[in-house]
This record gives sequence, C-alpha cells and structure tokens, in this order.
Amino acid sequence: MEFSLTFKVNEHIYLRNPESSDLGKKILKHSIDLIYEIGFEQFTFKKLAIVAETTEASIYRYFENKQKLLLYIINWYWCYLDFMLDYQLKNISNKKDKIKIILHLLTDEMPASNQEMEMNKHFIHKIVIAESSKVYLVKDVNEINQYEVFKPFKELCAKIAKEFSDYNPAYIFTKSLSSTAIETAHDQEFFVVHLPKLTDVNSKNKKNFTYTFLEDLVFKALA
Amino acid sequence: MEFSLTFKVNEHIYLRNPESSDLGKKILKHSIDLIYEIGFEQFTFKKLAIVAETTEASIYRYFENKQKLLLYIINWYWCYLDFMLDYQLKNISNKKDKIKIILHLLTDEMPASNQEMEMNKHFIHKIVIAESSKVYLVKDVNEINQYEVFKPFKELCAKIAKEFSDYNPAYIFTKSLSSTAIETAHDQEFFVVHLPKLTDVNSKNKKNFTYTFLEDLVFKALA
DNA sequence: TATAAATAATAGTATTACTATTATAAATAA
DNA sequence: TTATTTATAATAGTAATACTATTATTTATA
Repeated sequence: MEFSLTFKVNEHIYLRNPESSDLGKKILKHSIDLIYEIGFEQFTFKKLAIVAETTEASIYRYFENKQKLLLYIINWYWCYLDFMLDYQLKNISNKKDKIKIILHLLTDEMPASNQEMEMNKHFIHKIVIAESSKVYLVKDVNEINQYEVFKPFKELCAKIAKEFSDYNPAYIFTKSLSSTAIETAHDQEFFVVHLPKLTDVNSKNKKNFTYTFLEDLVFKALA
Repeated sequence: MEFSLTFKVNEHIYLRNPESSDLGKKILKHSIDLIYEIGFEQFTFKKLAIVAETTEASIYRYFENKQKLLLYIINWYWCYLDFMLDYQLKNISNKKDKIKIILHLLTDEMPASNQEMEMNKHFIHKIVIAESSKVYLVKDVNEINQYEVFKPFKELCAKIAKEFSDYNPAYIFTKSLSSTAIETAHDQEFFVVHLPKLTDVNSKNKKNFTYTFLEDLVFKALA
C-alpha cells in the first residue's frame, strides 16, 4: 500500500502553501535538513536558499520569516502525532494499553507510516525535541495564538487528556498532565543526550529511559 | 539587617565581571528590564546600550554576546534558588514539609531576601519562565557544557533530588523528577497565562494552580 | 608631573532579515 | 498562432544586527 499524508496546516502560518509547488516542497525538505544540521539560531533563509538551489526572495514568498517556517514544521508534527494516535489506538480497548501506546508515541522515534515520505522523520523528531518550545516562548505568543496556530497542539493535548480521563475519571489535572507529558518527553530526551546529570540514565536503563520514567510518572499520577 | 547577595558566576560566561564596576551593574540591571519588556529575540546590545546610556562596544567588553548575558542572568537565578533552598529548609525536619517548601520555591514569585537588591526579582522570575530553556536548547550545548556553565542548574537539581531520595529511598527517578519539576513549574506557569487550554486552570483554582498540580504529581510519584 | 595601564567611545564591516522592482515562464484569450 | 494576462522567481537593493579594530579618555602608578 502506498499513500501520501498531507495535513491542512493553518493558512496564517504561510504566505503561499509550500505543498502546492515543487519549489515549496524543496524548501520544506531542505529546511528540515538544515535546521537539524545547524540548529534554529544559525539557520537563515540565505543558507536555505543555497542548499535548496533557489533565492532568498523566493523563500520569502512562501514564509514571512524563519519563525513561521519552524511553526509550520512543528504544526506538521503535531498533526502527524494526532493522526498516528488515532491510527494506533484503533481497536485497542484496554485503557492502560492505550496510555502506554500514547507514551510510546511521545518518546519513541517517529513510527514509519509509509515509504514515500518527503520529510525525514528522524530529523523532524530531533527538531521537535530541541526547537519546538521556541515557537511559543516568544513575546508575541498572544497575537499569534489568536490565529489559532497552536490549535493542533491543543487538540493533541486534549485528546491525550481524554484518555487520561477515561482511565481515571476522578483525576482533575488531565490537561496539565498531558502537556507535562509532552514537554517532559522532549526535555528528558534532550537531557539524556546532552545533560545526563539532570536525569537518572545509566548504562543499564539507557534503552527507553524516557519512556520508563514517563510511564511510572503518569500511571502514578492517574492511580 | 541589611546584606547584599552576590554569587560567584562561572568566569567562562563573561569577559569582564559585570559585578566589578558601576557600568557592569548598570548593564545587568537594564538588561533584565529590557529582556522582560521586549523578549530575548527582540533584545539587542544596541537597544541595551541606549537604555543603559552607554555604547554597544562597552557592553561587548563584558559579554561576548547576548546569549552569554542571558546565561549569566539564568545562572544567577539558579544560584539564588540554591541559596534560598538552604535558607528556607534550615531547621525543618519533616521530609514532606521540606518538599512542599521546595515546590513553593519553584512555583512562587521569588521571595524577597533583603531590600537593597539591584535586580528586579519579579522580572527575573518572568525571564526564567519564558527564556531559561533557550540557554541550553542550542546547537553548541555540548561545547558550552564543557566549561561547566550549567553546574548551578545541575547542583540545584541534585539538591532537590536528594530531598526526594530522603523522602522515599526506593524511588529510582529522583533526578529526572527533579528536572521535570523545575521545567514543569516554568511550562505550566507560562501556559496558565498564555495558553490556558493546555492546563486545567479555571476561575476557582487559579490561585496557586501550578503549585497544586505539582504537589499532586510529585507526591504521587514519590509515594 | 609623567608615564603606563585600564577602560570606553568612535567608526567602522560582515551578516542577517526583509522588500521593491524587474524579468521570466505559464496560462488563457483573441 | 500570437497577444495579453497572470503567476512566479531573480535581481538588487535597504535597514538593522552582531561584532571588531582603532582611537580617545580616564585612572592609577612611578
């Protein structure tokens, strides 16, 4: 089976839909590679233009600035996670199993859904870990929030919260636990690699450390 | 009683100690005001020079770049929290009370320690919430980590982990729970103000929401 | 008081972020 | 088919940012 996954990303994020042209797709592909390679602070449209073999001005026809381009990539990831969540939770009835699947989705490398994927999912996962909080930790968060650019994040958060609520209807912090689980998944994965002293990883528990910690934390909170 | 609190900040963070001159202190004071006001992305040495009534070049004699200046402020906060933790935990024997005090320290406005404080603590607290993760979510995190610039953060994390361990010696994720508590305190406080749908705040639980959530989460994890 | 050292300001440059204008290609109508 | 419109991309800029070499000034010491 071969199919292509495209998500309707909020129109306020781009000037021209990058999915609508070959150049747009090329810009997306190379922006993911380049942000992964040099980090968001060092990433510029000039450098992107060189690797994507186009010009700065052409990129500006698609995205207002590099923050919006990052927001597009992160939004794509949130939509993708939301889709995968529905997909993987299908036909699972055990409530505990459902939550375990969710926590695996948050901590594991992004699962492959099909061969023909333009985006490098390993790179996107690393970008999300290191850069995703930069899309909302900005001074104009309230302004951009008005255009519902964080809707996919909120919907993902609400969907996970719903499963928490199903598991334990008496628990009153389902949404905060959900957003905390998402953020903690990223934080701990970053710390494990770069600042391990902020975690309890060691040679023995290295494999799936973040998942193990999160599973313990979430099920105790929901107990 | 009047005393002044100064912390020995890692020498690799600055070129010239800003605490050693009037101009240095002026730069620090105004940088806190300005980052609070316009956010770190919009903050430049040029703008700082204008409000601090000096020149760009003079600021560059103290700090290599604005990232290092932010790192200085965040380090100051970590040292301050570490100090306040010792101070407030003194003579408390009940292990549960100790942890409650820690969680209050992480979530509340910074407690006043003396009148004559150059730094605006309310501003620093807001800066920490919105900007602190930007000091380590950078491509050169491994290089700067070699100079031990994150030592105060690691020490604070270890100190809190120690209290968790005292409370429940069987718990194996004390350091990850500690770093998670610190980051969650910041995340949730930001979400409550800017993206409340990612939390469970409402008109009734608004007061101390983050503390209440964190207390529930941490004590269940340690139970 | 003369000299040396420390510190700050001037005046720059390279890069970044962004835009107005022009050129080219594609689509459609006469 | 050719003319005209429309869409798209490239050229050539500007303003702001990040940073530095050099000069001027102040402060400390001989």
